[in-house]
Amino acid sequence: MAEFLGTGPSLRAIPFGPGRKSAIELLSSRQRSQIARIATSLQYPPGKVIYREGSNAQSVFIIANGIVKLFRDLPSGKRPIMAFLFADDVFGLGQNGHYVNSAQTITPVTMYCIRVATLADTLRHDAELAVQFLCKVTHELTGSLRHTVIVTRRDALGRVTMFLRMLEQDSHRSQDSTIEVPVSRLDAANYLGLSLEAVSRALSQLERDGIIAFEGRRSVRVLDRTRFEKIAAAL
Amino acid sequence: MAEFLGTGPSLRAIPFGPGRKSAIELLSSRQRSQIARIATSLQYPPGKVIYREGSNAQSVFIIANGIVKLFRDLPSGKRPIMAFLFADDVFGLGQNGHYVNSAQTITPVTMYCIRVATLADTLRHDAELAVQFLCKVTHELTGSLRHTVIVTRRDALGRVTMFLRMLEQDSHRSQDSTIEVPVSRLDAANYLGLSLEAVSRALSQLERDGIIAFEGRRSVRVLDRTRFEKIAAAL
DNA sequence: CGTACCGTTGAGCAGGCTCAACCGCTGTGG
DNA sequence: CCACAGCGGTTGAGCCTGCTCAACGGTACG
Repeated sequence: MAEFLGTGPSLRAIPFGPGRKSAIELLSSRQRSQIARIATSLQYPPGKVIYREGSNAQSVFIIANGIVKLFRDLPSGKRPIMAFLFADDVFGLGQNGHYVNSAQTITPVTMYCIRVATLADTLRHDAELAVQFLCKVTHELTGSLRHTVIVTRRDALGRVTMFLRMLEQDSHRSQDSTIEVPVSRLDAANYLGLSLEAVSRALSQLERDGIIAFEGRRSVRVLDRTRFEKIAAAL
Repeated sequence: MAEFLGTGPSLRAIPFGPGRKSAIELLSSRQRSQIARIATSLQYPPGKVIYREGSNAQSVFIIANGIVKLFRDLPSGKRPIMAFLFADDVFGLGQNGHYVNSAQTITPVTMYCIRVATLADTLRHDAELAVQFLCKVTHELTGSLRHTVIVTRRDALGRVTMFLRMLEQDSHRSQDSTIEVPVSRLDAANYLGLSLEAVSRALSQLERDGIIAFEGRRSVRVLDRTRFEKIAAAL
């Protein structure tokens, strides 16, 4: 049924129990191959809509590679982004048989696709696996709460800084002080609840103040960690 | 171990599958008594802190009755509210052995308290139950996303209107057009990312415009449903 | 009856949005 | 090879709305 992609689908999260400060792989190799058995793999080009808010929720997706955004289309034409999703993230768990928001690729994406009915069936027979999914969804819930904290701030500078910090923390490989910004200014703005211009201005200001330095449009280096953290914490 | 409270702990949510537009009870009576067996019941007065962000996550809670708020304490002294929780809601699922935000009662609250280790153990042996918790947490995730949509709006009027609409939808008993507002203006403001004054002004304006009418400070009647929905949808 | 808390209302300020022009890179076609 | 169009990003000018500070009103409780 499924072609293999690397080592099969995986889920990353911070478990409930103590000891782990960063996300780890949740699934055993047995569980991964079990999911691989009920999944198909998909390849999407950038910018492609995966599903639309309100449509029939037939499948759940696990990202193997690439970036996906979840968003809503509002009557005004605004398009707030609810979350960015990366490798080992799950999305598509709807309610009432319908997706609660739309999903679109940002980069090329390879992912696993599982029929909800099939997944539900599998989970109902494998408590261990169900708990792992529970853990993963809980993790995404805390991510959503963090997002809420960010957009609760009123100042653009603070929101953008927290956003950079979030990207840094989420980037699996903790590098020196270089933060990759894998999304456009517009996407960032829609995620932060700011105008595109406000994001641009905030980044410029951080640069002017010597707190960050650009290394290309999509990569940032933190020069003054102290002030950086101060702004991020300031609200 | 547990004194009985009514029919025992319960969870409400909208299931994954099609057909249900509103939340329903997820647990069978067998599951409810099973949870009751591993839970203790607690009574809290209003305004009492249940746990603090960052402290050891020993227990998970299920509300039987009353209202709880989840919040963060920020360095600035701001105190954004992440969620209001009502009967049949779960909270306290942390990460890494620590709670991710603080919890405090608003009204008198009766709730069930379950050791996380015990709950995890139970779920690992009962796939059916684990799936129900998965469903519940997913439901809370979509609630968090809805919250994000609300605070993404910039206008106070719109945020407050969406807030009222949310309270109306969540209120289990769908009454005429009367919406109970069970929280203070300050709590509402902290939830909406507005100042207390902005909330008050927005409510006043809705009243002045003949869209709503107050029936006491904590109860509102929608007079002009059309305009009400228009404002709520407008962003 | 006084006090305290919650809520409302007012005046002035600041920061983010809108509209709009401009820049730099990329890809395309003559 | 160069001209041009298109897109993402930056910068500027002016407006608007929500925040801050502050005073006042109403209701509950000792």
